[in-house]
Amino acid sequence: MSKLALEHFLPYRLNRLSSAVSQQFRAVYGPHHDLTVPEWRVLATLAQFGTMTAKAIGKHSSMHKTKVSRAVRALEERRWLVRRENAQDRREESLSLTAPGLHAYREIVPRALAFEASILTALGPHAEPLLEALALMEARFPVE
Amino acid sequence: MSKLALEHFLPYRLNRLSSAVSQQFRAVYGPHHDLTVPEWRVLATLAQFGTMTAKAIGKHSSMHKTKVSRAVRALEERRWLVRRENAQDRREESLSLTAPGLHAYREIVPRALAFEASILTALGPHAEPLLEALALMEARFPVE
DNA sequence: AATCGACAGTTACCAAAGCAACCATCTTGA
DNA sequence: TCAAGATGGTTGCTTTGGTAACTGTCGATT
Repeated sequence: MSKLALEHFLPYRLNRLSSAVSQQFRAVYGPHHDLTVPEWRVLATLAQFGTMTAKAIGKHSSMHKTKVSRAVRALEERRWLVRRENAQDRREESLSLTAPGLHAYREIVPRALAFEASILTALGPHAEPLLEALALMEARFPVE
Repeated sequence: MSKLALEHFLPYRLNRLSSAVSQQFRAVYGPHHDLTVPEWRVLATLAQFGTMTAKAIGKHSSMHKTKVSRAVRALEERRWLVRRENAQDRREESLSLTAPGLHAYREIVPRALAFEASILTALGPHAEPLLEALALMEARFPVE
């Protein structure tokens, strides 16, 4: 009879690790402790690309449109983001960060990068192979 | 100004990969397509160790006691698991799989192992380094 | 043996996420 | 030009997960 040890089972380990890392990462938000992961993703995507639509944000950050919609609203209520109707196509709206939104982003980014760097340096020589393996697995499991 | 590209950001990538893998893994349950991840973990843990308590299951599978409680009830309603009151300590109950539970487990395991193997062989020479890096990160992010 | 704190497990309540239905607008083609 | 389908985005419903409060039992101290 074939044997399966849960603690060595890859899907389980990935899942566990991913939640532990996300959990720890919340501390990185610092003063903005009540930010959610979807909100962080929208913030990061808009900071990265400037003005864009909700659809594009969802595509880039692998989030379902309802998740994006709710995160956008939350950031809007925080005044970190504004919507502007697109005159060419009034179904979509152009989203962009406000000054306070960009400010918060600039506060978070160095801490986020430091967090990531602390993991990678702890991995030492294993870091590079890990990243390569990640890339391979990402290719194998594309966003559905 | 420091730059952060979400698609290269480690916590994001781990999160994304973990859900994609879990997503695909659901196909492995085969005929038991409506099994949830917590239920699968309870099943696998009980098959691995035989009779044990809910507390012990939670510890081994990194699940909160409420999650375990609900998964146990679901498996019980499926008749895959029975509870037996522990006479020595009536606070806890001894849980164990029934014959149908074990049968389902034996159906799933080979498929689960094949799924894992398909990932690892696709990684080729990157598999071993990945597993090492995973172990390092698990040590760095222990179960809280 | 009575009480108090610890502990196993359940339940109630609330936040988060997915699905599907929906609204408004655009595009296509007869 | 207008009907039909596609598209961007929102909302409602349901499922899932976590927190905290609760129940029942145990162990220890008195």
